[in-house]
Amino acid sequence: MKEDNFFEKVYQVARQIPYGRVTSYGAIAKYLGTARSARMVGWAMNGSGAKDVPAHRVVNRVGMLTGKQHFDGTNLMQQLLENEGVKVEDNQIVEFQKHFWDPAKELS
DNA sequence: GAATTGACGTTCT
DNA sequence: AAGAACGCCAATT
Repeated sequence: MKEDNFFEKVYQVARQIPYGRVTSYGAIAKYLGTARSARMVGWAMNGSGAKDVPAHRVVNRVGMLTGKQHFDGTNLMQQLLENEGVKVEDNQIVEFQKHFWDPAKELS
């Protein structure tokens, strides 16, 4: 049980993201105490495909679907978000702050 | 083995 | 205030 790796932590938090909610890499990184390592969060998501991590709920601080390119399709990520009630326009989440889900706050 | 890139964000100028 | 540079750590080339 030593999977306290940064990657595992990211997966844990990402899985706890509620339905119709979204979060940013920096938020997770900050929650883990490594706000500056936000890149690692994205890199960790690389293995999200092998995990049950809804990476489509994770976007950058602006709410832009920067990682949509890594999904199977090009509009898959956007489709998933819209399917949850999150409106997306121009690869950017509408009212991102409204759908924003901060683990440090919600999870405390 | 070394250099570069990468789902980002912060900090300095 | 706006823009540019840096830092993080791992993986890929």
